[in-house]
Amino acid sequence: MSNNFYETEYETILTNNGSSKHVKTLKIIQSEVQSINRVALSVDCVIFGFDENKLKVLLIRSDLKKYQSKWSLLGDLVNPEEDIEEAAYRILLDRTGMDDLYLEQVHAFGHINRHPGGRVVTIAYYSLINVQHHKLKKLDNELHWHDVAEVKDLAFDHQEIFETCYKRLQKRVQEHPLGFSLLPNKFSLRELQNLYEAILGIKLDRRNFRKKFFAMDFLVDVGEIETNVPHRPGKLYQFDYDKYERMKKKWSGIDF
Amino acid sequence: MSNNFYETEYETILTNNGSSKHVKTLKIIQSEVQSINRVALSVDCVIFGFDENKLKVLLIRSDLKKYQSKWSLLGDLVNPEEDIEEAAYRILLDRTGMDDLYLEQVHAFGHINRHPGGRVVTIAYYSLINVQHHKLKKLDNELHWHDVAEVKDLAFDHQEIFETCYKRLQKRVQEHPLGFSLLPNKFSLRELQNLYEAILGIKLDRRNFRKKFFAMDFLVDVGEIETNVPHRPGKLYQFDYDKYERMKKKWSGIDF
DNA sequence: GCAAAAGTGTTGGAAATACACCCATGT
DNA sequence: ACATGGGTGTATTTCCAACACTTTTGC
Repeated sequence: MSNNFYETEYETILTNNGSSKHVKTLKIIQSEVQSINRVALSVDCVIFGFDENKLKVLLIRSDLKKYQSKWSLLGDLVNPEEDIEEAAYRILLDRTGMDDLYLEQVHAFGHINRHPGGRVVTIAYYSLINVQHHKLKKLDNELHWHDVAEVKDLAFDHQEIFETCYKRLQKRVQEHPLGFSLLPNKFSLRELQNLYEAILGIKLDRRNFRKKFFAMDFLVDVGEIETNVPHRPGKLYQFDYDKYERMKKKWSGIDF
Repeated sequence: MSNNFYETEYETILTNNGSSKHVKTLKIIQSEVQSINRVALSVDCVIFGFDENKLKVLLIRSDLKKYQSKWSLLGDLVNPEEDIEEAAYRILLDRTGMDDLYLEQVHAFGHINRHPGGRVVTIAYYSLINVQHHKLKKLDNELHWHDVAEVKDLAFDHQEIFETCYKRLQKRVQEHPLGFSLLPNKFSLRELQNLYEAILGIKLDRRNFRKKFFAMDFLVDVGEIETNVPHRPGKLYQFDYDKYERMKKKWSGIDF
């Protein structure tokens, strides 16, 4: 076994002056890398949104006959001259038209037979998009939002990928204020709480929820209230990202 | 743009009875997957150990001339017929002789020029090994333990990979009782505390540390004490994995 | 006026922190 | 005897969970 794909081989070559010497060159790794050991690489994006008090995910029909009755994630092959992350943003842009989002790599999935076309390793990313800010204009392959609670039986191993990303979202949203990118710029506390309840799948105490967010002190009262609600309107807030960046706490503490 | 690598093309073929029909077959994706869009895929392992009250990491010399003066992580190409995780365990076994370890995928790294031999995407894993249980027998490529505090200027992008894995370890060790796999089977509380202090890079209050771990109630007093210490010997404990599995708490709570 | 959700405080318990003294062993 | 780290308890504070009534608006 060699390290970093370099075969420990020496070639004996003759130099101009007639003597011989041993050479190790990069050619060897290049041929190693470029020949047998290669696989197709793709990116799949799990794009979450929030609408009508439900957490949603964007799915699309596969062009693959084998999976034509199933939904699949938004994916594409990574070009040989393209960073993985670049590919993820490209796919997101192609599918949704958005380009200013949080995008996080989650996991690589590489079971041998996960794709019927041959060995394809895929890197999963998730993203959150604001449904209000992005009425879908491209509807190729029946692109549309699905309730996460009803996502099942996806094509390929996409069910597993989706679930891994969903769990990651649930965890991250408790550690970082990601949720705000799913909401309109100005939102009520009720909307915020609905969002957390939808993502985490639990009910929260309204007073404690407010207390917690006000104590964090990242919400700015914009001096406006909801309109067209059939009850007392709530105040609207914005999230103060700058303040968050300055104040965010370091995570510490042993707690199994 | 098509989804899942299927080119929407039809072939018109003649059937036996003379009529023609349109066919979509898997051949198209197979050729797509098997031709241009392929990259080499590797796994790199960041293997942590604990010895002399220091957190250590296993490094090796690269066989690559370009990096012969630098240290690198333990990596190898993934075989086309091999799961990624399988490859990670294979590398771990080849390099360390151990096969019963915690191994966690961390991140895929895929910058275009990260490897001089061409496009190589690598999946990073980390692992924890018990230095007491594994005196290194294979010392190929100068394999040995380095203090994590002194790891710098690794080959390729391995510095970045190492740091990502180290941060992941710091985080995970606060959420899960990983640390125990770095310690001897029987250990004193002082060793346990030293381990946590080494991984997290902080000092902890001894009384509160003890209180916390005893309160968790996963430590079993094995009725033995340390020997050959130049002071009052401490009691030795084992970690009760079964009880942990039964009791482990679900993580919840919003806390930016 | 009534339905519906907004807004608001207190209390009790649990957990985290800070902190100081005596004990057992090897030398 | 002394040096070294083992072992222990308490008081204080902070955080979290539970819980109910009044207010504002649309209809």
